[in-house]
Amino acid sequence: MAAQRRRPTQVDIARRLGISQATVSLVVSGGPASFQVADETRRAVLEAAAELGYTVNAAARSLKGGRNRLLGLYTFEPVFPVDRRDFYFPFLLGVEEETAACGYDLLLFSSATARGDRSIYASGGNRLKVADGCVLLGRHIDRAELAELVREDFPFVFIGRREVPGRELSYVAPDNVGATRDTVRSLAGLGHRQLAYLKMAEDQEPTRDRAAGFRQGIADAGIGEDEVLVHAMDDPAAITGGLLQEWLADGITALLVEPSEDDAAIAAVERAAAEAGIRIPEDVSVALLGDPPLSESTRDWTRYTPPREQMAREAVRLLLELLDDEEGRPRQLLVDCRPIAGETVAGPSAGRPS
Amino acid sequence: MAAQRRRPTQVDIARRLGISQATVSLVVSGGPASFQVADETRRAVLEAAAELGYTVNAAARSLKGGRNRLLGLYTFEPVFPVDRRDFYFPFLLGVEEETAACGYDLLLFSSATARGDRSIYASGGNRLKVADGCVLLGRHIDRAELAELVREDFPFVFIGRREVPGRELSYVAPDNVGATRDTVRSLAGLGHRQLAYLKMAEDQEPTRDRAAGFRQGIADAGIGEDEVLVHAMDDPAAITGGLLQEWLADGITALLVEPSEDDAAIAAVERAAAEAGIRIPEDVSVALLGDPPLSESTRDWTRYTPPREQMAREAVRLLLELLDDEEGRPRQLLVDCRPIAGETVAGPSAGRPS
DNA sequence: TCTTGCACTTCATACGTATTAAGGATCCGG
DNA sequence: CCGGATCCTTAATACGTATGAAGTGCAAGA
Repeated sequence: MAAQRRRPTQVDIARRLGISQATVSLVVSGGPASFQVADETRRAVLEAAAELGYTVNAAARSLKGGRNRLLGLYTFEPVFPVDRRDFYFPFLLGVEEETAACGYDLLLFSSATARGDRSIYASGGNRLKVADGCVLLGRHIDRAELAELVREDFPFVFIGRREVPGRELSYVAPDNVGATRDTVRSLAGLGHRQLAYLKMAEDQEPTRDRAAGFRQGIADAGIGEDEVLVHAMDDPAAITGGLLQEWLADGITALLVEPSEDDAAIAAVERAAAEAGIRIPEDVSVALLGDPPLSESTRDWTRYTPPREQMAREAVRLLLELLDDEEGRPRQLLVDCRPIAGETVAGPSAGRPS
Repeated sequence: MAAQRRRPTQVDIARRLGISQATVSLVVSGGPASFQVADETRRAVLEAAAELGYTVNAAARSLKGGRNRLLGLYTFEPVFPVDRRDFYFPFLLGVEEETAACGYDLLLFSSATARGDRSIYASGGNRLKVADGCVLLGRHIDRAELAELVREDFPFVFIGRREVPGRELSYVAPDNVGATRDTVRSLAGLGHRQLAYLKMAEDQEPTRDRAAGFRQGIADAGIGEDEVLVHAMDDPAAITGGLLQEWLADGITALLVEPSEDDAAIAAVERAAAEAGIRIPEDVSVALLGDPPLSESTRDWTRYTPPREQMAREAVRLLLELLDDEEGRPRQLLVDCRPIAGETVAGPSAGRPS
């Protein structure tokens, strides 16, 4: 059998049956209009379609204005490297499953190119537009590209809260404000009053949200702004044993650490503590403001965890809503995080027999 | 600013500048033809394009040109469940990276649907055809669907050797024949002559290849067919301590175990050995014919491992070759596996002080 | 017989792009 | 003033599909 290079089209089916392309379209498009075609005709069309191996040309369909039944997933940073794997995996899983459950296929936009030219607007145009809409993911987003996406009015939902000046975006995000506030409250409930808060230096939305939660938390607990210490970590190596000792000498009894996708910050704290002979939680309590991969640490950190898989599913659902909404009004969803009581938090005087 | 519902097209740019759509196309398509346009005109077009936020319509472009710059990845079984994750991950990674490196995007066909209706031909047609070509993956393939794919002349490359009667397929596969043969040889080199070979009951190509390698291996070593025992595992639970004891009593000194994507078979052997107080490798040597996830076992098994990530990259490369080949001649590539000398193989008399 | 309605099918067109052959300038040599 | 060459631009068309409008044939009702 010689290879038939060209794929069969509706016209091929129509010609073979001596009917019109329009009728074929009515049948194979399946919709409600399909029932206005005579049973016999419909059967013949379907049979011929199967025989010729016909499949709808997605490009043509979406050109016409219809949908592609393709959803995109774009991440602003590589998802696959091993140290990030456990962090991103639940998102991937959730998006994949929900997309499938809704009858869509998933377009995974190339992430880690060898040349590092990671961009939505790589080859002249917006690659994402092949899909009907897109789920976006990642911490180190390109603001210019995001703004451009918004300007183009392309439907997308971000996982994680993101802002663009003068425009509301759609997102599904963990309630970092509330979770951080609750963490502070719970530390305060144990008697901690002098806190050190290690925040990330980069001023992203999640960082701002945690900062807001922190302020709420200390306000609720009646702790003054002057009793706490806020330290921006630009370089994890700057967290030294000496620094920790200084803090403890100043009366600090608990640390709040904002993690990233890798566990650099946590590793730094752990190392610094070991270096200075400081015990966790006996000498100082440590709570993480999130749930990083923790591949290097075997410790059971006190932390809070967002329901990642569920967030991903919600993102897909929101995106589909968005697509069906003629006006494309943005959707926003905050989800609660689950606190995990680990072994790194204790009362403030645990290590100091009084 | 009100949301502009319709995206700007080449026609919009042309109208604004009072030129024709064709000229705009020449400019924005960028290619060599772009230079036949007067500099001034080109600048004006690019400027207007930027101003209007024009982006090329991927659907229209691919409708015209035939190619989508999309490659598909379809797996015949769910990739994401945790116990399979480590097994499939290198494949995913390799396909993803190579696809990106070649300037394509990756279409990840939905795997685990809630309703379990996992099929290429789910909604009337071949879903894969949205992509220019497809990488296929998975052990439990649907033969009928595969045959149909072949009949439709859809370009694909399988990871793993697959056969369809009367037709050559394209694949990248580990050299299971050679690797199994070498495993047998190396056992024979240690003095093992009476071997038990636990093969999978399902008669898939990889199983047949290992069986062929096994026969080659014992022939090379001058071991008779009657000195070996071939056991088809239909149910891992059937591997009991008693069975192992029987085999040892018969003089068997080494086991070859064919693994699957999960580690059921290996777990079964380990359990049975423990049950009967049989030590590995003192009482019996065990070599695996492959490299399963081994999530439950901490033992360092003697085995061989295919270069999974590399295989995936090769598969993508072969697929692109296939697409560029007008005649679509099948490509086949066998890759060597790397033997891993673990701690589960020793000489035949290790446990019997003579 | 002439409507009227119904069931089914087709016509015609639009979607946005790439491309080819042809069109219109302008200029030069003869 | 013509042939021809060069340079730039455009008209026309095809890609495969979806869809509203229009058409066909037929049976039933007036």
